[in-house]
Amino acid sequence: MGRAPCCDKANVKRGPWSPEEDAKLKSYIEQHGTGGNWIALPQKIGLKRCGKSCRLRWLNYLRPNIRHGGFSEEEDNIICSLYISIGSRWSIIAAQLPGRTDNDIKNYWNTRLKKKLLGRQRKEHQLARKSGLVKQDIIKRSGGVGGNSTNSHSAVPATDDQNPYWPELPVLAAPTVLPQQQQQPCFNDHASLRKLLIKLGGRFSSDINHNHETNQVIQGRPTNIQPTYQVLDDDNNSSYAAAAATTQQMDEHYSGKNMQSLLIPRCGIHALNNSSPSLSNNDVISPHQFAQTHYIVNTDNIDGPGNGIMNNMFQGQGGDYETDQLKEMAVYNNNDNQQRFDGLEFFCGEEMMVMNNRITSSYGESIGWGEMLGCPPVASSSDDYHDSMDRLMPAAPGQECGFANDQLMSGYPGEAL
DNA sequence: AAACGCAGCAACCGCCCGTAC
DNA sequence: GGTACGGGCGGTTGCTGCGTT
Repeated sequence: MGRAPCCDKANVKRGPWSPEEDAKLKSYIEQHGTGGNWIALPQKIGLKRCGKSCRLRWLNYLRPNIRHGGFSEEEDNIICSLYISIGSRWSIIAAQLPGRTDNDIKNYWNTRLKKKLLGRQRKEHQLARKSGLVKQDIIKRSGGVGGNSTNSHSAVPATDDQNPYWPELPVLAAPTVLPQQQQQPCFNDHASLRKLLIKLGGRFSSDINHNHETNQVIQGRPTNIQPTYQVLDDDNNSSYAAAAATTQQMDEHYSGKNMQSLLIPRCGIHALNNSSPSLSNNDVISPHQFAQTHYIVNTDNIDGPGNGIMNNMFQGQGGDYETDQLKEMAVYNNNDNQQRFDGLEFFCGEEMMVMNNRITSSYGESIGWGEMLGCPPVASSSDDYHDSMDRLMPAAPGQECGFANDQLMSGYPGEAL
């Protein structure tokens, strides 16, 4: 049984809105609100429009403080970062950009930003190709780390003849990939674009491929890639650079401390401005604040200071993205533990499948960014959320949950405490 | 000047989810 | 518990304007 249509399509006007219609709708909503029923609204005000159309018009154009066009570089960065983190969740991305609508961002992404990034990737490839040739030569001369012929996961750069734009796409081993990943690389879908974004900066460079060829994978995490966190403890001014720290080390470091801070996995959130936030323990970070927060940066990892994974993010793309703007986040919660994640809950979001072989577990499972960087998967419920965090921060002996102690993790959005 | 192609964007479509009954 | 409904959202379409041939 199909659904009844929301309106009589034969009797509603479609297409562009006239100024008169706009005026009618705007003045009514400003005076009376929507009344909680968009479907009934057009009849009330004598508009021959579908309720959904009215809603869209209001949300995207008529409501106050809407901005159109003129996206700044910072906004670009935020959009890219969030796209990496959560994919095409435009409404959530829009929530981080005051005055922007999801539709606007979506259009902007599809028409401009995507192309901008593709061009950037092309540039990067040209550079990488040059340096790659040099490295290959060096490896050959030194005896190398063994050929890739035995490693079916290896990223084998194609030649420009085969794929002038995307020659670095890794060749995936059939048994380890999901069906959609077995398809030929195609960059007209979000998943592929996210992979591209990851590749643009978050990719594990050929350096890593060569230098860590023998890396072990322990408990589903590649050991060469440690989650790193910047954590503010209850002193509120001492940060712990957790470069290359294991989650266990983190637990040990903070065991017994009255943690006021909330760990947010580094999932590509970008600092918006350079002014330090003057957040106190009483502060609750809102989406708006979030978007304007200067996040503490720690781009170190096991490869050495400044050589972290995230350091690669957006790096080398003509210098448009400054590594010192890359983010490590410590978001304070307030004293009564009423953490608010308005619009932030997605950071426990969707796992990001990474094509690179470095991120394949010993079980043949692909490991997402979430796991690599300590970002738990989608939390569609409180239980999922805690499960996710448990995975991120495994429980220490005697602990019910390694991450979610009372101070830290009591705040699944909307969860009663 | 006309035809064509492309980019940008507003609006629509259809699915999913939450909720009221 | 099942169903209907409205809201929200992501994906897609189609119109318009501009640049190129």
